Amino acid sequence: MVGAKTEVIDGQTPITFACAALKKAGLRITQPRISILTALIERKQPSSIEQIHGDLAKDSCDLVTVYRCLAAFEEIGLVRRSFYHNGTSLYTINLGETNTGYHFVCKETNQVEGIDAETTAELRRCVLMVEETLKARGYTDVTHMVEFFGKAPQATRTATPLTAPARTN
Amino acid sequence: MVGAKTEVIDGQTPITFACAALKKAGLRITQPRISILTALIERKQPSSIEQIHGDLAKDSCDLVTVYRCLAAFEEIGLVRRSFYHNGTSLYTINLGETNTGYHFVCKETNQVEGIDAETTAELRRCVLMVEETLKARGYTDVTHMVEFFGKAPQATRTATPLTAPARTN
DNA sequence: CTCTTTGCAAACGATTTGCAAAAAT
DNA sequence: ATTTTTGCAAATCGTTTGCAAAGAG
Repeated sequence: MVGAKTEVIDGQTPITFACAALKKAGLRITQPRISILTALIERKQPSSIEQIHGDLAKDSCDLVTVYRCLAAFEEIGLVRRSFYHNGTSLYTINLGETNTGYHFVCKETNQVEGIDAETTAELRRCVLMVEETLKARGYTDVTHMVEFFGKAPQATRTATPLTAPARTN
Repeated sequence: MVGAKTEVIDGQTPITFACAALKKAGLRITQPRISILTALIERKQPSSIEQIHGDLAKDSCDLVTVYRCLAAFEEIGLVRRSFYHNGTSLYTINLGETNTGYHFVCKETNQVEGIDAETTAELRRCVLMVEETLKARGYTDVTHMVEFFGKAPQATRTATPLTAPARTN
């Protein structure tokens, strides 16, 4: 589940796909945006603003720009923002794949890892069942969020740990 | 799942139980703390700092004190803090019951409601299975968090809606 | 050439901290 | 009497906004 640089969607590379999404939404393709999207694509894991900014070549773009771009990307659905149990909000690029699946968040490194579909297949089924039950009771627009957290084995920790918990306390 | 004022734990009322926890932890029992705990107990649902402070008799205690007390309570395990998908962090009192169960968060009112155990029984089972799988792979201290969100039917919305999303964007 | 995006500085809101006064033991 | 807790004011942190300059189409 890491470093998926060469995948293509409809015969396009991820960055081409993303740029097309910008264009389609009437947003301009700028150097900072390309860098941000590239960082997001290369990381492939949910990433914090701070982290994305840290990945960018020094002074290649202001932190404020990262905030603004991610907000814009989120608005057009190019990225998804999710809040994790540790209070951080992380962004994931949306390259149009079916679904993002469930994640594991390491308490120590704050890194997020996908959990393979096979392991979570039945879980997904159950969750959908609950959603159906809720809908039947009059709840609408029902979605869900499942998150596992704890300590990841050293082996799965990457070389680039997240800077730190966004939230101190 | 609302207003459980008269439950007792080991023959104690919730507030007595909570005060005992304070004493045991070497924390002093003060008027602000009693008020905060009472607010938490009466609400019974995960509540925001702002909300708890709002429930307190006017000027009965400073907002800063609410922050400090909740941090202290969390540290001794008297309350649990959880982050919800909308970015708010809410506190729930821990009266020693088995488990808190799963919740539904209303996007519009930000209210949190418990989902009955029967509906989520199988889900809980699946989640535990995933946890076991992760442990078998070397992950430790594994826990999880499941959250459903959407719009609650008008009927289940209470008279005291949460103030507002803590997080603007 | 026009409209969008960027950078910088300043504003902001939520949360935290320092410190002396007040309260608990 | 000693130690913790409180309130207030001020500091801090992440995030947002205003505005003029730079860049994209």
